[in-house]
Amino acid sequence: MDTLKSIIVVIEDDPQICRFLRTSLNANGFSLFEANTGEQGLVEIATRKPDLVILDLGLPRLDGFAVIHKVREWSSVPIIVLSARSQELDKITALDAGADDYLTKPFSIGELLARIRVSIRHAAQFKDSTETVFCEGELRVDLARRLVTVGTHEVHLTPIEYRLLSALIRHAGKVMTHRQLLLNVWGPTYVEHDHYVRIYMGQLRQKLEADSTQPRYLLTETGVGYRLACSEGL
Amino acid sequence: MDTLKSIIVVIEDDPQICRFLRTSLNANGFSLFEANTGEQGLVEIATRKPDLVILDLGLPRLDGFAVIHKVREWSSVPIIVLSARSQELDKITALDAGADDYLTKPFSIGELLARIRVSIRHAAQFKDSTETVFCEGELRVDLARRLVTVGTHEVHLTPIEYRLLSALIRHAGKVMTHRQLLLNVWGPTYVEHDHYVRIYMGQLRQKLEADSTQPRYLLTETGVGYRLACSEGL
DNA sequence: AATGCGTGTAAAAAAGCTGTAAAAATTGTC
DNA sequence: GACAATTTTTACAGCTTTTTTACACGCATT
Repeated sequence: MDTLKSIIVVIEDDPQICRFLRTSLNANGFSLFEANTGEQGLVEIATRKPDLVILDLGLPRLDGFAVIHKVREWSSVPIIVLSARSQELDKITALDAGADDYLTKPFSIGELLARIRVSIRHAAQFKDSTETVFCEGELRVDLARRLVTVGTHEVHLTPIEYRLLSALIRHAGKVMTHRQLLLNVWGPTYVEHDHYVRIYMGQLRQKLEADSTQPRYLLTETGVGYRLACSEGL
Repeated sequence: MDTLKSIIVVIEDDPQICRFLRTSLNANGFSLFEANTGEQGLVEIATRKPDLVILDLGLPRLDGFAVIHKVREWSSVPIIVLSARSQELDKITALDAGADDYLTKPFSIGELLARIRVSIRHAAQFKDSTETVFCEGELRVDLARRLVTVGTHEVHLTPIEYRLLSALIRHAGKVMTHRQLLLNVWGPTYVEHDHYVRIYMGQLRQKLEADSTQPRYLLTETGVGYRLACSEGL
């Protein structure tokens, strides 16, 4: 996913600005998904798992501040706010609610692109803060290349399997609750579906463990969640 | 914990803005260190290890862009750029060089503070979680990883066993009454079931103590409750 | 010595959680 | 529009944990 284009969700109701962003950002190698309302925006963020969100503060119905709060309940995706309002209070409120940057219309596309790069740089730093390659026993996961190997054998993972494994690696050694995993992998509307985690954990074990009935990497913490074994830092 | 003040290095040659920042930021609980040139700024950053840097782009001698590049060779401390220049190219150059934000003078102090909070929030996310390991004799509990070891041996605890031990650790050295423990572990509807505490305390002793009939860690305070031994000074 | 109280063990029954398989629905691709 | 891959739904067997139940111990008081 890192070698591919960065994915951006744009939440904006003004069709003119939408068109402007679409052409500018596509020309600069981003994949865009658009939403015209706050609700739709939340759905897009949950399903597309974007690398960045561009949010207009002046939305009908569910307003921009509410969107920021909702997203921050489960995701740390960078959010850049666009607004016609240049009042100090709007800026402060949005930034303190969890937005990462705030641009006042009219803005220049060059500056927007530069600020997008800053935000994505931040997120990347957080991602591979540990390292881009996770190793534990025979298991090796190259997060930059999206490559998983057991011993010398390369293993193919489906998108969800890979996201699940990534989430565990980001918290290697720590227990992740079912809820945390569901939020991270499936999004906030799935927090009830504990079964999914079990099913996919089983599939990961089939693919990664020598003996899936006696796992060495993907450990169950009954009643709590799962943990990826991590010999470092004991 | 955020009990300590955040440290900010300000690199700025205009004495008027210096004074303005000094009063505003001190009033908001930051420790300030000032530098009037780029070289001096680099020294301050290296020695003070600040949580944030505020940098004026229009410096004499070593200019702002050069400072950003130099700092980014070895540090990822957040840098907020101030500038009288509002040209798009300056912004883009500074941001792409590694700055985290860019404000054009004149700026409002409220917005600056909000953007400082954003940057420090980012940096905090990057830092690893706090020291959360309880140690006493052979017993070791890593609260962040939910990992319990006795000597070299890892011990598996059920959810309730772990919650009980956590509650005792949070009050290490002090007596906790049956009532307190029941409230903490089982919730307010279970306050009558004194028995549960005894049963689970017994199970914890079986798992953690060398001789469960003569406990070293999980001590009974007859008629009152239980206490976790704690040799460290309070 | 017997009683009552607080305490510690053990082992059942009940409740809840986990792992697997496989069918049905969905998605993406040509 | 058909095909392959993947995700979601469904069902069930097996296991772990919690709760319930029963009983033994020590110790101070009667």
